[in-house]
Amino acid sequence: MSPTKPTKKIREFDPSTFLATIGVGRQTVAVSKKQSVFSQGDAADSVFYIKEGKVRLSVVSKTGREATIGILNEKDFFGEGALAGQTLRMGSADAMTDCELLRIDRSAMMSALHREHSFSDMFVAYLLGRNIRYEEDLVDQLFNSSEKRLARVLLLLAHFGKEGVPETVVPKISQETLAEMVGTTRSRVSFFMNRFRKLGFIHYAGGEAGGLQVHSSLLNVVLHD
Amino acid sequence: MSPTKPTKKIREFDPSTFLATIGVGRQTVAVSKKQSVFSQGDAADSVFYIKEGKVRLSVVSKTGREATIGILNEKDFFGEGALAGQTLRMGSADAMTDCELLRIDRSAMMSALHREHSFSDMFVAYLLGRNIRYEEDLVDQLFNSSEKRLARVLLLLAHFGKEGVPETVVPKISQETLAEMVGTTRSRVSFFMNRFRKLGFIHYAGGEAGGLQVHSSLLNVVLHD
DNA sequence: TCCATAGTGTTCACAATTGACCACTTTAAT
DNA sequence: ATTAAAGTGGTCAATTGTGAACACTATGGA
Repeated sequence: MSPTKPTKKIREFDPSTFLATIGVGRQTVAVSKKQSVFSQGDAADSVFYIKEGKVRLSVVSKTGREATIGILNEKDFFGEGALAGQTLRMGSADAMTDCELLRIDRSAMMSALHREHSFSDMFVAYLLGRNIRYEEDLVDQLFNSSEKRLARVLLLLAHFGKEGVPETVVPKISQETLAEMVGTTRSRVSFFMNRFRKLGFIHYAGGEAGGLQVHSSLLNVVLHD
Repeated sequence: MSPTKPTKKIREFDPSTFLATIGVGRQTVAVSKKQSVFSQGDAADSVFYIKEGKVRLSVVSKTGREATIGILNEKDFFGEGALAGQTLRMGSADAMTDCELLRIDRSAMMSALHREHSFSDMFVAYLLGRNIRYEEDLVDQLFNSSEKRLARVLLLLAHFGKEGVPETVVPKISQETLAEMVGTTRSRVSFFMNRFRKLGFIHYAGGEAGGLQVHSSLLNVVLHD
């Protein structure tokens, strides 16, 4: 999978302040739900910053299998590969909700990082945070069975701040997507979801807006053996 | 695994230049082969930079299983979690060869990043590169079977610059370590290694210095189905 | 040199995972 | 409101992976 935890405390201040100082080479883009921001193989010449909304990053393998690498939220950057010499997008980015994005040209980003000390500091902090998340995802993938990994992404998707309080998971995530995030098959997800439900760890909320309630403390049991 | 590719072209210039400008709070440390640099759970108050040698990063799970997260070389940084607010080491670092490291206090690193524009630029580039590698490792883990993952780490360990030329793998890496990197069991590694050998993809070089020759172009076949 | 230790090759029973398929239920669009 | 498309729950055979065991081979020290 590899989920990506909701925004953390690492960045205390709003990067928008600094992004505002980027004059040329930046533009606000509105992308509506389910639309694509960029696709694997596209030319990579800019970085994106999420002002609002959720974006899903995925990769398609040579054999056509798809994997969700992460789900990003407000204040996250993506497509940063472009800054590191990548000329093509190595994955796709799709809007999971209506989004307001900031598209920043590579050169504009580079010079902003140069000019603005604090922006650069912030970006370093951001990248460090991302590194840590990737590392965690990797470790999760190496150590845990698919059942545990599923439990983990469900917990990450639910905000799980408050202990013991049932939280609602993001609007309607399909088992297919969950399977891609966990790195397993949909039938397996279906199987585990039902197990979790029977055990009372999760609860299918009425089909309208929400979707799924996660009983954090209960589901946590799955994680810790 | 997740191996870590030999240093790439991303950083064209030597960070040592900048590191030299860090006065206080930095010290050179010599660590001999198989010695520990830090262990999981230690207090994290510094970053390391590898002037010379190879370092293995690993994590131990709650159930005692060990995984190798990466193998780092000259010019790599590690322990950067300390810069992102981590107070404890989330993994262990061990010297695979005799190493010469630079140990930099968190505060010294922070202020150096502040002061030295170009150092900060370089560090951003470094982190971006690392992100990409993690992402690749994750995708690899998500998509490929253990046989392919093994083939991949062997290719990464061999320098595989020149096409078709048999390359020598790092000095004597044990199947146990390979298993940890690939995220499987040693018996499985043994099995695949023999298969690769029978197929002529790898060759056990005389036991002295080297260890293993990898025929890149041949082994590549495994990767591409 | 001789032995303890680390590393290897192999096997085996058992558990987990895949991929494919089918019937059924929502959801979204016309 | 009706249909097409998307999502779910479930089964099942075949594959892949696990963990533990055992004999055997290097290696590096006393």
